[in-house]
Amino acid sequence: MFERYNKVQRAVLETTLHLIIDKELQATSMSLIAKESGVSTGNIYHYFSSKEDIINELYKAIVLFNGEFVTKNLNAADSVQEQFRRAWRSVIELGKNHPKGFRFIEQYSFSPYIYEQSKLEAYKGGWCGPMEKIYRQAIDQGLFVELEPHMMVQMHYGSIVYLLKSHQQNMLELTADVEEQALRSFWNAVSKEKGWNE
Amino acid sequence: MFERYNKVQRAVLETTLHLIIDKELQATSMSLIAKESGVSTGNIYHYFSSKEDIINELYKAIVLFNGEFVTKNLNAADSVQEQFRRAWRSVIELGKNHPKGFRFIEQYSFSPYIYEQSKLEAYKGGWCGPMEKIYRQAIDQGLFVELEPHMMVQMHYGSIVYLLKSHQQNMLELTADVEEQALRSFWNAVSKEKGWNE
DNA sequence: TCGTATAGATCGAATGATCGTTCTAATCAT
DNA sequence: ATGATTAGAACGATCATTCGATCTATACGA
Repeated sequence: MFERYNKVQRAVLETTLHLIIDKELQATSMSLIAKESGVSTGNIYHYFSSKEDIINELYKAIVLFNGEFVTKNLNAADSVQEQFRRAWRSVIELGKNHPKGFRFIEQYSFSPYIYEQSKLEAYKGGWCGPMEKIYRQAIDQGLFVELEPHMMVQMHYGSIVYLLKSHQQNMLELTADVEEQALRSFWNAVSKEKGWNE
Repeated sequence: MFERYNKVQRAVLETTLHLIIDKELQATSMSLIAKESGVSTGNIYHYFSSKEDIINELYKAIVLFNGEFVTKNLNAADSVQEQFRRAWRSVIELGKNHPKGFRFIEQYSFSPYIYEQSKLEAYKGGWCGPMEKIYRQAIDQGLFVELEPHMMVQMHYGSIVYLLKSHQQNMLELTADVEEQALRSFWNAVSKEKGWNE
């Protein structure tokens, strides 16, 4: 997830991610990051200019990772429905297999702690743009009702976020079956003619 | 929102809510709460045992308020679809008219800062239970597909949360029209026969 | 009615811990 | 030997919390 960083930076970023998700930001002190990562505080400041900088670097790295994770499975030659399925399945897989990064983004994408510039960079590398394009295609092909792609993506992403939250809290088992039913319901929610055409 | 508290407690809770939403928890110090609320730190500790206690009291008060806000418009005599509409419209109205309380709950309902006991009390006074009952009825009447009511409620609530987030960030204007389209899509997502029967 | 006793409410300075950050000295690679 | 890298002690600021003093208001005895 942090391939483009050196060993020290990677240790700091990984440790920070774990601590923030497990203990919240306020309980994640620099001294704790130093102790857990095995990098002294002085050295942390050699590689990062501040605590804010660490968080923002973390944010950008995870968004990039997530964006690649979701888009790498997409193939423009596939049908819209196939792309729709692949894309959302990747998002769900991301939430299941990389829960800390997923929760971090979910938690900080609206936070003032993240610089606007980080969010801007994030949008370019993230998966929202490609996802909206799929919805745009579906509308153009008469498959979806004419709503704002951005709105539909946000709605469906919100559904997934809350399904994953329930899953992580053991309120709901997110089996392949449940996943399939969820995706089907997303499609039906905005399809012009009801039915998952398969 | 804090009618059942005395003047001092109310000032502290209101101030804390505003500060936490505007500046995040870590930037919300006791001294700042004291200054902004006009209550001295010593006196705050006369009414609250700790900072955690304030947050937890805030959590319980807001969940209670939200629960009453949503359920007060429900009428068991109405059709399931009418109840479905009224309930979700109330949730959206809540998010629009009481955004700070709404965001606070959204932010802290999965946080370790909130005691499990607070969450338990919250569930009893919240609107999730009644909402799930509406879905259960819809299933029993053959209107909805047979999915877990909890799952469906979480999905639709997640959609609303993200619509409201977009709305609050001016990425999307949440007009009455858009609201109606969203509710319609929720219904269609899980309805057995497609169509908003009206 | 008046003076005093009592209990709670309120205050803000003081406390010790911890915060993010800096600095200096030691270590390493070349 | 020199410049980059690392370590951890030290710094001032700020944190949540405590504490003794003061204020307020009601109750009581005469």
